[in-house]
Amino acid sequence: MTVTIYDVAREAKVSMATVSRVLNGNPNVKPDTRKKVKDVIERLDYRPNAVARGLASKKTTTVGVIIPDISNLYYSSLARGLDDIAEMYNYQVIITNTDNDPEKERDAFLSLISKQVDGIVFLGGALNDETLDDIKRSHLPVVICGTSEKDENLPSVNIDYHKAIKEASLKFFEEGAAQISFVKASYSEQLEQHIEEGLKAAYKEKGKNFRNELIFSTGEDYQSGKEIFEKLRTVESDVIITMSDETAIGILHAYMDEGFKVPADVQIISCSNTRLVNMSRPSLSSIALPLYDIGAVGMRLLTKYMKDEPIEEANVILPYKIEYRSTTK
Amino acid sequence: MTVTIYDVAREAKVSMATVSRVLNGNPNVKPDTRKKVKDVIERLDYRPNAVARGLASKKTTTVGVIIPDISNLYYSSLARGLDDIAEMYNYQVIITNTDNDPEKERDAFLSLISKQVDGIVFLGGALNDETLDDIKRSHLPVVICGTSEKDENLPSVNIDYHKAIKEASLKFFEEGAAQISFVKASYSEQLEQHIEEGLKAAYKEKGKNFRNELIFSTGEDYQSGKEIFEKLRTVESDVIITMSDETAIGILHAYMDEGFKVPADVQIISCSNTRLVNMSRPSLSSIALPLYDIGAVGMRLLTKYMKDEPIEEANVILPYKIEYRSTTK
DNA sequence: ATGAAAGCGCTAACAG
DNA sequence: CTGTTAGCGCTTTCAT
Repeated sequence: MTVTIYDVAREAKVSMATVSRVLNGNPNVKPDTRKKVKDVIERLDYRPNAVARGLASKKTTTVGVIIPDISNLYYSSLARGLDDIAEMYNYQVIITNTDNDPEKERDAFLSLISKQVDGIVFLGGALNDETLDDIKRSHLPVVICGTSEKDENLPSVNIDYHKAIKEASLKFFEEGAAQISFVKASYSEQLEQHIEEGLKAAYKEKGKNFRNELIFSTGEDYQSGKEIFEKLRTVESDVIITMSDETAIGILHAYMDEGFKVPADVQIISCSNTRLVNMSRPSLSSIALPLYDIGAVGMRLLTKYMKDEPIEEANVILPYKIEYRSTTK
Repeated sequence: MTVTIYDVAREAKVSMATVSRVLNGNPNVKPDTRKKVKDVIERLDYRPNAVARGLASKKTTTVGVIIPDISNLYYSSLARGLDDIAEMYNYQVIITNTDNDPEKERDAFLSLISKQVDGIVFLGGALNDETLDDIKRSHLPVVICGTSEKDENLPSVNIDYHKAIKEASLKFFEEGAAQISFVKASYSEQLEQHIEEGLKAAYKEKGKNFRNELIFSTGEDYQSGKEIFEKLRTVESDVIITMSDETAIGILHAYMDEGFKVPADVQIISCSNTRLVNMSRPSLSSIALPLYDIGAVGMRLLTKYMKDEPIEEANVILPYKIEYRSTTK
């Protein structure tokens, strides 16, 4: 029924070992033989069974991706970069959504392990301790992108959040801002911590008084942005930094609906930079993460681990830009 | 090194067949034995190798998804619905982006075949003839979601585009619109054809004169929307129906930038309904596709094919709603 | 340069 | 209810 390597061997009058060799580009095959085999392969429309190959070789050319929510632009932008590089290196990608649920995250990881993936990348989400243990025990190449974890000893790709937020904040202060608020969005705790520290550093450098009440936590979607507004307005900051673009737009709309002028009365900037930034009016300023690149570089890094290539730097820091659009002065 | 079913069998003093039985929930195992085996499995932290299992059973519990671009909200919304149902039925999902490139589409399909996936779903994109041939020859369960193809004999999940567009158009005409334009966005040709027909039917029913110049083609992103504006304005339609939300927002901004009032001077409605609709100001009206559900129902349908369950209806039509928000009167 | 043969880790008859 | 025995389709020594 389905044609196997054995059929090809028989038709080409060689052994299956030889067929396997031409399949895998092994140079130890006489050109004549190679051609003969290739012809038969074409004629029979033979396609190697990747599962059998995986079992025999212990390599599946499949990688797992664990991500909070693929329908969120932030994550899907990361995923797209990753996928393109994966394709370039001939890897297939199994994607699993976790909604940042630790249990789903663990299940996803274990099921990827049992599928014998060659490597796994965590995109964006928080990593809980149990999973961290699983990772360690698995001895599998793992890269984390756009998120950070406690021990920081996993290969990773990020930007320097601390520096980025500090730089942006200093600029706002220098241009007259009296107070800056930060709205977290349940991304990685570790990562949001870095950002908070960056903000505090800016306060300190300017001799301004930082208060914990200036930090808010909400979801990473539009509605969460609208909802946090009532709390936000009480502190009367004149600059608001958010994690997520969607949240920022929710906040923006909430302010405008209440008669505030943006950016005259309040400035808003996100720490993301998805395609949404241009679709909002006024267009959204952001500390622009190279989302696509973070995913792409993460995947490239993973291929190096999977192929035992030398690693120059396990914790890659990518450059960021600060894009001042129309929600800032 | 890694623990196999054989190790478990030895430790539990049973045959590997018995271990396999408890693994697969085969009832023909004495409760005592079952417990004994389960204990050993736990103690050894044994995890079945899905690849070996796949080779032996010819089932991989993996499905392939072929999609134009996961970083586009329209598609990723479909994908999310699909993924949730896949998870529910214990299938893993391999996602491949094609950018609607026929060659990529074909490569993706063939590589999924070689991975021995149990089924494939096409999400949103166009299906070219070559792939259609491959599908036929593969004898693999395939369902297509949010797109349609020439012969219409593949299992599918859609809404009734023709009816939806006709209904919306009639309403616009009845409320005084003189002329309606439609902006395609390189989704499936077949599908856009249906929509065009629906629009023409409305023109006909109202005794209005339809011209081909009222139909436009552009990309499915924001920039494409902005770019098509110059052409659009020449025909002076008072209602514009677009395929994509992003395109609609691009068009909306272009009109507003030129001093038009929306919806007073021109009304805009998309045929999509991603999360973007609320993030635009004015908020975007749309013929609301149940994107998540289309993906979810598609995956459910696929599971039926994969498990040889009876199929009530191979071509599922889901209901739509027309959401009049602020870009329509 | 090529072939023979032993697995990879599991499922699935078939016996008993 | 349990064990034995073939494979599944390929890679990979090891000979030759």
